[in-house]
Amino acid sequence: MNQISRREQNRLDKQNRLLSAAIKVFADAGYSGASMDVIAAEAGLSKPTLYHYFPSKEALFEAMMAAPREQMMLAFTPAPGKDLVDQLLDFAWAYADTVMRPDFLSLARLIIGEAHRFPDVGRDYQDSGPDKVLAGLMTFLIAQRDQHRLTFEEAELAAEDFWGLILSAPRNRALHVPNADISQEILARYIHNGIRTFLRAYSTNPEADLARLAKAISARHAEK
Amino acid sequence: MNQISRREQNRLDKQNRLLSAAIKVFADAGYSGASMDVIAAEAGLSKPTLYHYFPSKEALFEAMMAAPREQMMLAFTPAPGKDLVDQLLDFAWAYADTVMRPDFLSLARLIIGEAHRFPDVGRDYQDSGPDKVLAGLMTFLIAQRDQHRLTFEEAELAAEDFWGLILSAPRNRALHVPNADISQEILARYIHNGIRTFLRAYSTNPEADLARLAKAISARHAEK
DNA sequence: CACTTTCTTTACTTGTCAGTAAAGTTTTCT
DNA sequence: AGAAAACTTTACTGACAAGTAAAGAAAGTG
Repeated sequence: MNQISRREQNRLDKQNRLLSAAIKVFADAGYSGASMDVIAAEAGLSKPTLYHYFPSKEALFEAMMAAPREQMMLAFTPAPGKDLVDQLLDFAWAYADTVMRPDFLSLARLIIGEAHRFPDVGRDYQDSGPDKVLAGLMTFLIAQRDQHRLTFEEAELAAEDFWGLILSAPRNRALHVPNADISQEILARYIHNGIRTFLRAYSTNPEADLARLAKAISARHAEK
Repeated sequence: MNQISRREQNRLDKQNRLLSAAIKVFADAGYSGASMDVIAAEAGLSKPTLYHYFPSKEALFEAMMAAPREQMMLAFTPAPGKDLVDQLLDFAWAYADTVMRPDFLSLARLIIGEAHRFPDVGRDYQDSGPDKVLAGLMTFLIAQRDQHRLTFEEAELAAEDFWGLILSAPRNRALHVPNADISQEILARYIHNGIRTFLRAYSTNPEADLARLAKAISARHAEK
């Protein structure tokens, strides 16, 4: 007597299992290398059942790519009342912890590798991933500019600079070399350096902010 | 009566044709999606001939990836006697023109997409591509620091910053969205902004260098 | 020019994979 | 409970792909 009938319940459950299996197998073997039999088996179902839920391999692939998009890159909401420097640190670590996760990197490799054959998937990812983060970052930076804490002409470029400074180096490396797990220490080195460079170029009061950053870094270091 | 016999000549010619065909087909279809028949046909040969030159699909793939590595990322040699700002511009454009070329991007997508299954290929690319460029950039930046034109503590981080500032944004976008050809204007916007930010953070005389940059930019603009 | 060696092809073998037909099972509704 | 609907499975088809055997063509050599 549920709102959701037992049928519907099973349906959703199996669909989720299929999508999870798909993400795993596709990420592991690539689109062409993945087999529908293997995906079905991974989900504990048979191939015709899979075809009952998704009409083709392509459809499954696209459905699988649509699913995680929603949740994977939530807009960052800066904690109010905190200092600029602390917020930049929070922001950097929030995205570093998402973007550098092995499963996230696998998915990124898959999207990039298949971008030729699935241009929609690549574009949708760009729209709902990087571009969404960028938009959030921009509004944050503009707010800081309004408070005369930062100075720049084009918010978009400032946001791109921030992203490029903190994460492009370790992420590109991780995309090329899958096994090299980037430790938190190495990541911290890039992030701290990136924020330092960003503040030097964009802060209205670099000396104070750099001192603030140094203090925040040693505080974080101590609490570990 | 050549040094190179006609046999050897044919051999090399066919090998090159096979490697070119392989690069084309693999980049287009991915490793699993590419077929040895298609590669052979693309080279104007038959499949057993292909197998005469390369023992397996894997071997062909790895040989194909080894070939372009050598030439694709030549170390940048800064023109002597030029100003720091001009050299940074030269450097940025030299790599932008390489890295953003459609065929180069296709290759990068392939490498990233197959990094899971071919970790050696990914690592070798990182070593002989990005890391080699980074090393060249580092020696250049250190030379500039010795002349008191730049200031930084760790050359590696400064070099990563430069790279991240000028090319990470357009390149990541291009990796995700293959068809969106990034125009020279858009590229110039990123590069000029990246160098501006870099100079603000690293120059010993930012005002002068930024003025120099503005002049160099309008000069380039005029000659077009 | 004949003969040997190397290279190249046509014609297979074996295995795998996307997708489906038809039969069997579970759930829902009366 | 029993009929009807929705779901799932076993068992298959046709196509294509990696790799090979054996015959055929092209070079180099005496």
